[in-house]
Amino acid sequence: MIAEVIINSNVKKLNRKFDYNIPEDWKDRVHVGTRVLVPFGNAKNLQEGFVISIKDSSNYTVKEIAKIDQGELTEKQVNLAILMANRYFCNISDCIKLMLPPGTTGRNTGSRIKEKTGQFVYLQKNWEEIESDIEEKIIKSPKQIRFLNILNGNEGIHILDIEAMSDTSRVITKSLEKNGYIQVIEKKIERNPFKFKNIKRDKKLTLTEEQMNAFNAVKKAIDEKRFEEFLLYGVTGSGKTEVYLQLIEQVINKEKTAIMLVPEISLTPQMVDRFLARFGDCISVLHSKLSIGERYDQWQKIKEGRAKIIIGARSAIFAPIKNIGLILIDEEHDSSYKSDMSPRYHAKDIARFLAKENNIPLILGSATPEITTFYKAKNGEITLLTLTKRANNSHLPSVNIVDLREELAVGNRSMISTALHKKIEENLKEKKQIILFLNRRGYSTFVMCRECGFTAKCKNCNITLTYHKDENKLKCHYCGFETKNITTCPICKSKNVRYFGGGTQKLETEINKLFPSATTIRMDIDTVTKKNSHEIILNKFKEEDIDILIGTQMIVKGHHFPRVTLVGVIAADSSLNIEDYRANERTFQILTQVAGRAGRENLPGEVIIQTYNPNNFSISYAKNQDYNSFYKAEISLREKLNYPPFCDIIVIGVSSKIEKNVKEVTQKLALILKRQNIKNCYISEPIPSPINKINNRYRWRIVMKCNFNSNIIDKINDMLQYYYNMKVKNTRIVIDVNPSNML
DNA sequence: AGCACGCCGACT
DNA sequence: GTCGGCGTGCTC
Repeated sequence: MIAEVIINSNVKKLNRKFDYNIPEDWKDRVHVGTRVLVPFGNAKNLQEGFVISIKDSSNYTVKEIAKIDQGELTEKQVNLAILMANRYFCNISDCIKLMLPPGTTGRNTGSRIKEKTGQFVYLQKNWEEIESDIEEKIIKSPKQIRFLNILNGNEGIHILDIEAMSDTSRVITKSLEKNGYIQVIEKKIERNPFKFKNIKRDKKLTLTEEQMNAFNAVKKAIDEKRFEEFLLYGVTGSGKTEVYLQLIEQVINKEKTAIMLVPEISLTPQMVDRFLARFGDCISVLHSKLSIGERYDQWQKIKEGRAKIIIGARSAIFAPIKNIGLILIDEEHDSSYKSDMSPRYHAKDIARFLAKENNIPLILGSATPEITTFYKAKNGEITLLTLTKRANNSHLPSVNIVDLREELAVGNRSMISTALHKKIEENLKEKKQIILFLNRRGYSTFVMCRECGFTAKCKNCNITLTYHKDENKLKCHYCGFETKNITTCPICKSKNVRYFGGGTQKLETEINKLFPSATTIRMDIDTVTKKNSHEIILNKFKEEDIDILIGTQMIVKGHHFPRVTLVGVIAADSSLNIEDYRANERTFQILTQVAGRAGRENLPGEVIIQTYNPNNFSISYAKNQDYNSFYKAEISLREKLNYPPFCDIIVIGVSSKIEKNVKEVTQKLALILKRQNIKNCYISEPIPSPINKINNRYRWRIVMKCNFNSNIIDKINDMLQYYYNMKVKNTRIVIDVNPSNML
């Protein structure tokens, strides 16, 4: 018998089957999904692979499977991986990796649980020695010299980064290592553990009529063992979670398993606690902050059927769930369900596929559904379940919009309007808590010379540098480049250097100046890098005597702050001016969610939204949390401009360190696509991306608007084949269908 | 990716 | 001649 094996590699050329003989006595142990080790090419070590089909004979002279390894997949998983590879334009092995606990697949498959490692490069000799070797022509190759020059000053750089920066390949690295100039060290990348607490059990609540109707609709589909997709559209505080909990109970009673996806950021202990309180420890939690060992344990718990409920972020949809009975996606509009790395899958698509395959219902829940989802609900493709009433009868906060143009007109140049200033004062007096939301970190988003107009830009990206006052540095938020702050213009030597576009650091400084007696805490990427600091900050705000929480969007999701009565949105426009068809949708969603943080219990809440565009409908409808009106306005705009849900958007992005190459390659690819005369498909001219250089790579793109179907997939695959045959060095291609970020 | 093969310029 | 650099092509 012959096994068709996919070698575990992300090399495009290896994305195909290789035939291997199955040893006679392993016939019963090798089947579709078996993980095997095989001899491959001239490689010294055995290579890891997966059996994807079995046949009687081969046209090749075959080698034999050397070992059977633990960690097999089911036939269904293999089929899904093959499907995904085609749809998302990646290797089958890239998709298979999602279905195994991370760290158990890869190079040296000797040890069972693997730690995540990376290869980092260091100089082996001191620099003077290397310099003299270059002078004495002991090192001659210009590529090697370039490599060493970059490494000097960048020691500890990742092997792929330095190869990209010096425009060299692995051969150069290897020969420098062999000649003793550099050292490549394998280092661990460690992860933080996640702690469970002892939790008191709670009882289920009585459902309201609306909740009951929703519950019954889904229960019917569960009982009848059929696929049906539901949108549970419920305003903040309408008790969606209680509906989830009771439906999950139904599924568990039938000896089946439920999986609930949540956005990574809201996967906090508080949220998990609620499930622990209802169901005890038959819950498995999967998220990126688990250590490899912990994640492996969770995976094992699921595989052995000990977990009845799986709660996890995007990738949890690939957990080895036995006997699945229900899939829930909470906050279904959240962009974290779309992967921004290859395979660029959307967890919702995978969930739908699994639900259909297993004849079970899929529930999408949100207070601000994705426009595309709501459109399907209106069309009857999805069953709409609505919760209109707030379960605990708490009131919606009162929202006021402040026109910042008027503030400017009366000479108020600070980040805080007169109205917001007054409200902060009042709330401080009454010892109530305040949240100030600003979706921009750092101190100032750009630094400019008033004399000559010079602006500080990243040397690697076409992006202005953000001033970080904490460290007195200018930072690039795209590639991580840092440089010392400037007070003198490097061009005209003027001292008239000014800072524009205030971020959270500046906001904190201003607040401390305006309200010196108030205590503040700031939460953004810069303050939550250490492990668990996210939780620490939020607990501090909840439990300690802190008056004002200042933060970016990470403060928005999944937290209850009972004592917060005032929420201030400093700049509602920041998400509006982005070159993305979802700018309105994102703005409405974030404003509605931020507003939902105010006055959740007995205290009435107030929200102040500051904006330069008070008439923009995504801001004005957010004032009354009027999703229906927002939807109507937005869907007609989408139809007029032909955007999703009326079509799919496919972005073909090409990048290279050499500007000429990107341009030429992108233009050629556009020509290839246009020559295919695809019906009902708009293909844009090849143009530079909105951010046309990141990390020294120039970026061009082609945007296609069409219905993403198997015909288009074939046409794009043809184009990719052409691209691979072009063999333009150092050029990369990314194909993203309905990307969550259009930059 | 990793490895072998083979071309090519530089140098004993 | 021969040695190292480095581009190319193959892996069941």
